[in-house]
Amino acid sequence: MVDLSLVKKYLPHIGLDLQEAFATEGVLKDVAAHTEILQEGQHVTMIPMVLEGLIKVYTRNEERELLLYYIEPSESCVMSFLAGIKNQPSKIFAVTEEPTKLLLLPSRSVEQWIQQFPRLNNLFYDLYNTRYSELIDTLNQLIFQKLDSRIFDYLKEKSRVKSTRILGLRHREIALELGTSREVITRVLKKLEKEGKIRQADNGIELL
Amino acid sequence: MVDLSLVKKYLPHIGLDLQEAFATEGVLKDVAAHTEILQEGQHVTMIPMVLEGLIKVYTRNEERELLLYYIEPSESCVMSFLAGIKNQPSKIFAVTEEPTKLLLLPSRSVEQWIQQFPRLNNLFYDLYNTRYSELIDTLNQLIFQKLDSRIFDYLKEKSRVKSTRILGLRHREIALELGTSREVITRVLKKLEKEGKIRQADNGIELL
DNA sequence: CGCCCGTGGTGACTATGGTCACCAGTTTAA
DNA sequence: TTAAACTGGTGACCATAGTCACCACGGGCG
Repeated sequence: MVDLSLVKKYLPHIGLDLQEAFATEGVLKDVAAHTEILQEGQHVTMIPMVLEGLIKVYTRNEERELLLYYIEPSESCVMSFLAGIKNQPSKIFAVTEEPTKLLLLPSRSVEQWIQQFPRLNNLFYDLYNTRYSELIDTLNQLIFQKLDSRIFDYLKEKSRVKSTRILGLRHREIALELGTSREVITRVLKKLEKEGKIRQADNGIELL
Repeated sequence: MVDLSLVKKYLPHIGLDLQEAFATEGVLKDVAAHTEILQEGQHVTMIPMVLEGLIKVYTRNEERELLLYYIEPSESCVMSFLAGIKNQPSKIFAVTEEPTKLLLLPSRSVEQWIQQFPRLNNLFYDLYNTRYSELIDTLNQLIFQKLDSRIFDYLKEKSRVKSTRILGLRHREIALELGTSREVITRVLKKLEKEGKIRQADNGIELL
């Protein structure tokens, strides 16, 4: 049970009927930064919607990771949705990257609302569309682009979701999220700096 | 307008109400092998369902391609679906790989049926789920696996959708679908042959 | 018949990026 | 305050795969 005005504040675009449904059945949860919220193969009974903050979604293979996309405020996690509805294990990992406020919705209820509120159905299809496109973009980058441009695009996207041109990132972190190694990142960032695309200072990496 | 018994034959699992709707509004179309049915950025008004045959879906960048997945009988093309519903340009290409029998459904009607028949909605979510997983698998392979295993997995998948252990493929074709070059394929197939995983003969490549 | 073309095969070279080893500066914690 | 841990920087080396050049074989066709 959540305060209706809160749902209205964070999700103004979904319509009153859905807002009321979410308020009645949803549960609020504040999650600290860097907390795992979805592990591979996990059983999912609540589908999260992000109200505030940022969630990072990635895949993993042994010690290597690969960033897939971010879940931003007013978005939900389609993989949780699938895992919830179909009762299938998730193939991906999700971690809060900032302190995050979640609205947890019982997957049973969501299943019902989907039938009941065409608008919600549409929201999910939209979200799928977005994720699908992002995955294809990532795929294209992986096979068609060199590391330089992959890293630069990564920095631009990071800058967008964080709303800042100065990114306080460790070379190690970047390496992990792109599935490569630290030395390589150091080298490529040096190169991007020489090309005048970024500047590295003590406070972080600045996009130019 | 399509014969109801035909729809029942090819799509026995979707229920009578949907079968009737499909028969009333759908159009049958036979497409020869190797015909483009979806080009990047195209406007889509009819959503195809595959009744017989096979459709290959891939992405392209300059002269390079990359196979994404196959659409098999009784499946639809989610990207067409999105392009149709959202009126957005497609990011991908689709080509018949075998002579293919399609049932074309007006995207307007599908939009309506989705609200009306929960079962259809479910079918599309299932399909999304499948494609989504396939894309993530492809991504994992691209970043975490060596070419050897990518090619071997490609051959296994090809063998599955074609229901044969002997694949009449040119090295050139494989190279194109995996976004690499012919010489590399020749080399790797030699290696796989030495490892006893495949056999290359005049009639094609045999999986062992 | 001889030519062309598509196919596979191969060696040599290159580029990209991953790995290893090590260093120096800075921050953190005992 | 001193040691440990973490950070970026770098040179050397290696592995993978992409590129280039060329060759041989086997149709198919003029």
